[in-house]
Amino acid sequence: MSPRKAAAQRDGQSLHDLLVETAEKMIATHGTTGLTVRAIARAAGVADGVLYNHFSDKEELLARALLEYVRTTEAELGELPVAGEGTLDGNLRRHLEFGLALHRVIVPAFGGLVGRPAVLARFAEISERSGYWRDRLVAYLREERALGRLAPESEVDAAAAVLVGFCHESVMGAVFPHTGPLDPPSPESVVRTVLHGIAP
Amino acid sequence: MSPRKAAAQRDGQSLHDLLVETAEKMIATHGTTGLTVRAIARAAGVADGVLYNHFSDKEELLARALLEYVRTTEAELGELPVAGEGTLDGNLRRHLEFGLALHRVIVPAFGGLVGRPAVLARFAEISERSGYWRDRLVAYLREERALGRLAPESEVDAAAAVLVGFCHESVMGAVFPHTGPLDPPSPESVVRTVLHGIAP
Amino acid sequence: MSPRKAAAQRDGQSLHDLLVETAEKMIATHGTTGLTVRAIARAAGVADGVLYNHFSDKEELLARALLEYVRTTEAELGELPVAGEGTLDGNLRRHLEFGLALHRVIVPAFGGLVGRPAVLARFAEISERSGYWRDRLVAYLREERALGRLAPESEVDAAAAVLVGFCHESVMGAVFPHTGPLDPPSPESVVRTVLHGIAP
Amino acid sequence: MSPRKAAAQRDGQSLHDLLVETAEKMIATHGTTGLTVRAIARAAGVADGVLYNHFSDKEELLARALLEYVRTTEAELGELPVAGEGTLDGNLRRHLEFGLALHRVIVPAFGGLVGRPAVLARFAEISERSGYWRDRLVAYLREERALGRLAPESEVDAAAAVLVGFCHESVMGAVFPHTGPLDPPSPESVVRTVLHGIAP
DNA sequence: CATGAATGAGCATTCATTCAT
DNA sequence: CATGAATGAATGCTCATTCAT
Repeated sequence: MSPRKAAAQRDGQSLHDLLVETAEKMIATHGTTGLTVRAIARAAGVADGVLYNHFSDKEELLARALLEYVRTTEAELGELPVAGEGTLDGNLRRHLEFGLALHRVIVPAFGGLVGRPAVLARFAEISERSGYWRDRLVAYLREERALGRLAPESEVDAAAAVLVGFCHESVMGAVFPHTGPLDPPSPESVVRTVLHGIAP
Repeated sequence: MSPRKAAAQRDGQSLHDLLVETAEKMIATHGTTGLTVRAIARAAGVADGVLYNHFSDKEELLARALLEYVRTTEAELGELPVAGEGTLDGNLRRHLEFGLALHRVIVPAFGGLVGRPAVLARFAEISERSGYWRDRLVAYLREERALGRLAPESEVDAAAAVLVGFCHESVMGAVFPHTGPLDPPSPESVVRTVLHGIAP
Repeated sequence: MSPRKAAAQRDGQSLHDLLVETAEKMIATHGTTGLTVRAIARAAGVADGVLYNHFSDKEELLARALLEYVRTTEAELGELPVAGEGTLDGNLRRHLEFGLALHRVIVPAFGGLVGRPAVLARFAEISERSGYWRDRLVAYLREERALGRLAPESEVDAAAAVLVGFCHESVMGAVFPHTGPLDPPSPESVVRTVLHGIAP
Repeated sequence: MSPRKAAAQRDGQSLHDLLVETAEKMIATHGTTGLTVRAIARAAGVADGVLYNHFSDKEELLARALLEYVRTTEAELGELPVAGEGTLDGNLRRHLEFGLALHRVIVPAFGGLVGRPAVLARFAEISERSGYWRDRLVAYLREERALGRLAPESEVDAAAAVLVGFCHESVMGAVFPHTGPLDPPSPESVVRTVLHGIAP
């Protein structure tokens, strides 16, 4: 009854961006599971069909929203330490805090996509892996080792994998409640373990 | 039109078990995502409705299939090392191999349930957490420490969390291809890192 | 696993009668709507299939149960007045009380069968209309008229229809709550109206 | 595979109204018993899912169709007499004819809802009890009594209950064939009975 | 470009009935 | 006779996608 409504732009924002933002918020609060295009359109206050004027399908919108979500999240997470500055211990703790916060939002958001490779593939297409935290952690460790603040024979990839895994794992407890440890270790103890090992 | 057949037993196996096994196999190959009761019934070669003669609903069947899947998988994974025997290094590698293999099957199977707490709740109900690998790893580390083969001040919970996380994380690469490390570390390097740390 | 269980007879009662009685009770408490053969069998503590050894189908069982229900109900309702004895007013009140009580149980029981002629047809087949209250009311009125206790020109069929209708209607309020009168009239006022009319 | 067609308007009629009308007709001919959403959609010549673009669920459609059905029916029933005009006898006959015609359509339509309170509740929500015939009959009788055309002591609620009951009862014969009187009384005789009573 | 009604395959679940044991 | 597992058509409902306006 009223095509071409003046709502084309809302606050100077394209419908494209409005939809991405709306989907982003919905993903943030409820994950991708059970998220319908109708619900997104309704939440954005637009018609069901608009989506298909700006995205090829639901998957593309979701992929864009996910990407934006990760970016927004990372941007809010603050700075990562610089190699050579501060204490090793403090820096690793900072990295760990960063990673934990990051995974806390990412895991629920991406969890619903296991077994639905389509959105993931789209996500991979449009995202560039450059800035991902893991790579920054590895780079950081590598620099510290170059500076002599880590053992020259230390295997930074393994250390990073172990720290990233810990973040992932810590957060899984929220998703699969009964699988987590009864008594989750503190980030401090994890840093100590990674720094000094458990061998006598 | 033909509700008989009374194939109550197929090869001496109850329909209950046939359905669980069928679902188990389907979960093993395609995960729980998009798994429909019709598909299970079809794959089992039985009528749609049988399911409800043996399970209260889809969720219960899925929970049972998942439980059976975990059990079957664990059973095939072989023995875990005994504290005090063999080398620490070898034992940890064995644990890591066990954990990796376990997560390799568990992660895709459970992944589809993120955001769908119903099946997980059912699973938690019927499963006992007793035998889960994490607990056995912690117990193992505790014993080794008691035997003096680990540093008395070593924090076994942190070490375990870090190792479990690594397994989880390693496997996520298969689920979210683009998030993993380009160059995944070897289990050996992980064990070395956890044993000796990266500090100089 | 255990065919031919000794439960064939329970307290000397045939399974036929056990099923009828069970269905009767269930109809009494919840009506025929949503009444399943499984539920009946379960409540009777017998196998699903027994029903078909004693009745051609669900409809026949329901018809028998309904018949038994009406009979049981009527039997519990006490005596109806004899023409010529007592007062006219009291006798009509008694009839009305009888009718109200009868419809109170019959209406919910039969209500669910509207639009399902099958059971009703079965019911009609096996029931004999002889004893139904309406006929006894008509007979009573006819006798009173013959005795001169009613006006010779009074139309007993109309009077009976009006009284039966009132019973029916009174009870419908329980079934369709919002259609009934806000302020239902007393049986006494109904008797007075039918006896003396409303004309000046 | 062919989700278009965009027959938004069929003969200038919205799908909402088309569905209500279709359901209304189906209720008129076969009652609500066994009425499925698929059957309605098929009869309306539309897809299964349309219903849910216009109604929250089956119950709402049914409630609306029922309401429309009652309205249509009442509208076709003509005028009710005005107190003080014409003869009492004629006016009551007119009321009775109105009531009989009304119940003739209403009883089969609503009968299938006994024991299924959901649709009734929805119906009650959207309908206003104001215009229901019973209330108009009571009002009419009250006015006639005020005008002195009925006995000052006459109990109009009882008279109305008895007349409404008769209508209900007359029509039940169509629904439960074997319960009605073999020889149903004429409306005239009912009016005579209510006006003059059966006492000598 | 935006609209939103229409599509229809697909989903989980129910239940009267059968029949080998 | 009794058993109860198996049947499968049917039900109400969802939702990504299309396209005439």
